[in-house]
Amino acid sequence: MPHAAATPQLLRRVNAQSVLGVIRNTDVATGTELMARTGLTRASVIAVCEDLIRRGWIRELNVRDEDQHGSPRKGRPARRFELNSRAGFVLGLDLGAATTTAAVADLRGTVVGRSSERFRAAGIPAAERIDVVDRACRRALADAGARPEDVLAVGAGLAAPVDRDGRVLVTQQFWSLFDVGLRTALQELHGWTVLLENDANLAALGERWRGSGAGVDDLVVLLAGERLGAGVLESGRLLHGRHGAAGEMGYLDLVEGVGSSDGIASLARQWSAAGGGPAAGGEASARRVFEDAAAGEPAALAILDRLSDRMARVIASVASFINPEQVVIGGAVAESAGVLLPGITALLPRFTATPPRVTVSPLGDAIVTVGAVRHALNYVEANALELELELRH
Amino acid sequence: MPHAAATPQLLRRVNAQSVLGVIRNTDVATGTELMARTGLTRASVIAVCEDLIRRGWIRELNVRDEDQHGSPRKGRPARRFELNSRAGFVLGLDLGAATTTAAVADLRGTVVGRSSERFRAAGIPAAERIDVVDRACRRALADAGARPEDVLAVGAGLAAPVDRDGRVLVTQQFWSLFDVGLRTALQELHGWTVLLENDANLAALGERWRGSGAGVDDLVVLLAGERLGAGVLESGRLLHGRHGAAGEMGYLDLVEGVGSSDGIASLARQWSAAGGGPAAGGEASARRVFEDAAAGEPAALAILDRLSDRMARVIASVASFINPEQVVIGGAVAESAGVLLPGITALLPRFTATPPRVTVSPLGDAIVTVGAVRHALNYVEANALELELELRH
DNA sequence: CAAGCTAAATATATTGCCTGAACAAATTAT
DNA sequence: ATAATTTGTTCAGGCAATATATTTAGCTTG
Repeated sequence: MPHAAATPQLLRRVNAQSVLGVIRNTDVATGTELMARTGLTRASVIAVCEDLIRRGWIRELNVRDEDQHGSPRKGRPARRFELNSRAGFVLGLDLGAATTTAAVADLRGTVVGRSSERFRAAGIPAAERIDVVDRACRRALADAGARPEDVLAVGAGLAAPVDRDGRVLVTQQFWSLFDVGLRTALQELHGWTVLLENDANLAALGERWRGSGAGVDDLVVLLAGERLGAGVLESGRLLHGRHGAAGEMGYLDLVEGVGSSDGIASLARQWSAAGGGPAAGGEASARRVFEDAAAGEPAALAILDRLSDRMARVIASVASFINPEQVVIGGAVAESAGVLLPGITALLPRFTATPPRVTVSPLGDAIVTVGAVRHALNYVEANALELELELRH
Repeated sequence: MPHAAATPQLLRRVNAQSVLGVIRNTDVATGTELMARTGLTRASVIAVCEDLIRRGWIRELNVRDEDQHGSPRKGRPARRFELNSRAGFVLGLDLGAATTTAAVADLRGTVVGRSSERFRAAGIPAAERIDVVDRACRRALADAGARPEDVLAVGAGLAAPVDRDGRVLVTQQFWSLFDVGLRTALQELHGWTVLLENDANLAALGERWRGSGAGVDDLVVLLAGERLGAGVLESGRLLHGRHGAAGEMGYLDLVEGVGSSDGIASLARQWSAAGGGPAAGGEASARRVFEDAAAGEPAALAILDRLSDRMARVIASVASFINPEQVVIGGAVAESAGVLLPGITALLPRFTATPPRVTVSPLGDAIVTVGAVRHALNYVEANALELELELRH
């Protein structure tokens, strides 16, 4: 529990991390800038940079490329360092029940390749399932022009509790297959380190990184499509709970005016079907409900009102206990859910003393893969100096 | 955001923290033990110890005191170091609406002095209120035989949201007075650093330290007397939320079978009064209800059943979303609440898929002061090398 | 009781890393 | 061209930790 002891050699590692962190957050950094941002001396900064160049993490720009730099500063031109963003890649996976989506991103997090693969059927054997995931990864890598050896880490999201150590409870018969099975398979096939996480948790990471929750440290993301699930960031850290089930919303069964953890799309379908449906008697798609409401259809509008009331109660219950600064509605349904925001926002103060800002995610159904990329990058950044890069040049 | 850079001199500080941490958790530590626990060389360990002795944090035992040591080991006798637990003290305050309780503890956390002071009336002016708190502190110190100068930090709990920085929202008219007013007063009078926290949060710290949640990293403590409030430890860290309102239970208004955040004592009173009361028609005290139930009184037993059902729902709602390993019922009512445990435990699986262990706190109404002491000690331990000790020898 | 054994403390040399200052280099301004 | 300016490079110095050898303190034993 007490602080770990440290040796002089450890300083270099800490300082290298520090410099690398600054360079990562900067487009191009000069030695002088690095001195200012890290507090180190020039000599130390340069020594660290040389080291990072040797290891392949950063790159020195040609002195002569400063033409477009705009500011013709005087004095000796600075050496300029930038992240070698192609030194490696990460994979972000969204392991759905029916589909796997893989995204390849470089070290800056720019997505450079994608691929989606559907499972043939629901009950296919584990080996086939793993094979489909592997194919999605390979195709995404091919799309990015990257080799499997270039993958430094794989983040993967699934719709089940995942504990802090990235393990899926064995009681989750279906999903635990993805844990041991998939992890070891990808490890053995490609040598990849696979980091599992709950999909809503990854959505929260993604939303804070590239979504409407940019920079918000106390953020809740509700994956709200079929089944409600929450990813909770408190003080910038993901909540897991003892067995990774933090953010599960089974308690909604007990909440008045809610009664289940059904999501927006699911409810829209149920309710439009129950009401006889606007056009046919069949089960209208969730999207159709929102379209009809936009067209002024009264039955659809009534459903939106019910959805707003329900979501307000859901958000209020979370906001009351967690007190986030912001709650984001995410998932494929997020875009449609925008119309619910005024209603939700208006109702919130009725249900909680601490109403948060409520937004919808701009990330669409990429929210989990974006978060998975972030999760993998977090790992890579934390372990940069332990990871060996496969340099191709 | 990136790691801060470090210089060689900083190593000494880190290693001193490390050694001090080990000594704190050990009764008496020898150089060899410290080497094993910290990974440092003997020379380094000894150098750090000399430094810590000079600063007053630790003390070397006389070589000749090893008589009772039991194991007459061979070889050169080891130098033995122990925490100088009387090098300073901390104060733990429970700032109630009607009463202030102060506890004085040494650096090991052993409580060596206590005092309680009641406020003359509810609406007394701020200055008088602060004066009463100050008197409680002085008397507790006198009780401990400690001087105000020896106080290294003051932890203080109050029944309002307190954010991560120990600030009370100004919208809390009553309690915000304790923030600026009390903090600056104690700072100016005695030079004390006052660390405010929510009382339920401190209860959680206290319970994990000295209660039934010893060592549990995912722990929820419910202060359950008059009004329910939760302190949540997730992965060993307290949850605060954006404005410190994490753990507030206003959402219970919306939970079926609960409907309010009234606590056990409050409900026992309400329900026994409504039922005509077992003996008189008046408002029976909460304690009386539990006594009557123990005597087999049917009306009282019915009330306990209702309480069990209600608490099961409350605990289930928290357990569902936070997934703690354990939930502790704390506060003055905890002892009585023991009889509710079987009922609660039996009902839990009906309301949540992830039922936690449920216990009652053994700390009684000292739970907040114990937590406040722990909170203050956390600060002292984190800042040990920055704090100057007032050495009296 | 002296010699021997053992575990721990101390002393000394060495290494790693950062700093600071002096010096060199590469530009722009005069 | 020369000065001014900014940055890069080199090297001695300091600090902290390690490694190794030596000394010390108590116990054991012949």
